[in-house]
Amino acid sequence: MNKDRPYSALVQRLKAAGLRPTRQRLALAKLLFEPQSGGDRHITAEQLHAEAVAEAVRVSLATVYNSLHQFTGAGLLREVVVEPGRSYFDTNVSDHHHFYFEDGGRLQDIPGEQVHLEGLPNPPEGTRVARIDVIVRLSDGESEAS
Amino acid sequence: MNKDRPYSALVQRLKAAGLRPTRQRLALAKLLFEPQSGGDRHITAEQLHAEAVAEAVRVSLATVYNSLHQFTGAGLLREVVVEPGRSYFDTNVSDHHHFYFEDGGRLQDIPGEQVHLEGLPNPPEGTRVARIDVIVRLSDGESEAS
DNA sequence: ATACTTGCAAATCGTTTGCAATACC
DNA sequence: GGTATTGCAAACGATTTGCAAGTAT
Repeated sequence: MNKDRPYSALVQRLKAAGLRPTRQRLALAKLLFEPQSGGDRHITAEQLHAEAVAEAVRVSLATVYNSLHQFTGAGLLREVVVEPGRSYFDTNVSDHHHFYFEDGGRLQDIPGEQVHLEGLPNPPEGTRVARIDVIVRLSDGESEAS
Repeated sequence: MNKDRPYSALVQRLKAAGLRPTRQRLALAKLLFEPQSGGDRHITAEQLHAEAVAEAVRVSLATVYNSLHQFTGAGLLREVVVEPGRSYFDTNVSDHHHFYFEDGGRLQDIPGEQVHLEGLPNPPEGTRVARIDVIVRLSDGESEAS
């Protein structure tokens, strides 16, 4: 139907990633990378699917999973594992860390530059550091005054 | 039958945790806390079940799951999430971090004392830090000479 | 035209649960 | 004896897959 919206930037992004800009990938990319709410997103496949459906985008859950993995493989997303049995996808692919609100299961970015890790042993022979994840798990309750 | 093996230490440990020292819990505790290989363990439910079966211990997988969670609730184990859809249980419950070998899915402890984290923002209002997980993900390949 | 994508429904994986039989104190 | 625990098999939720139908280049 109407494919005249200014999807050009997203089209380029997908093409650059080696992915055909199909209707569903474009719609998902729009939800992910150009959210009305601005900023970065931490979302599960089910959540993204629900959003798509809510916006009358016809996409199957299977395609949402496929797309999320393709985007991740292309470096457009970063998968974050904090809970057994549930994967989050983060639109922020830069070096950074996370707060994880255990009650509610929400994630919040911690900019990578401001955090410094010291004293880590060198990676064992024959391996290299692919990535370092720091997850600060938060629970309800006041932090005690020291 | 023969319940005369020196399980006393384990029996005490279970009792102290408020858990009845049943045959299956004792056998699992022995595999977890007194491994022939010494040292701490990072194991999945399936792996532990396989070990038990291999040692002719009759335990159902469901009981292994139950026991692992009970042990975790009692502070005898620590659950580590590094991969979607798979939980590891760590017999080291002290403050420490992990190397994760992406190929092979093995975990290795990094003592907590030697690692220092600086620059973390304060936890948001009304929350407290329950725990901080640092996961150093390793992949095959030489670390580049700088 | 042709290879890549999609959707559906079935399959899979790890994990949990219901409930009768069983083991501990 | 009475309650906690176990085992089995069915139920589960998240994710994946097979394959025919649809779509991008």
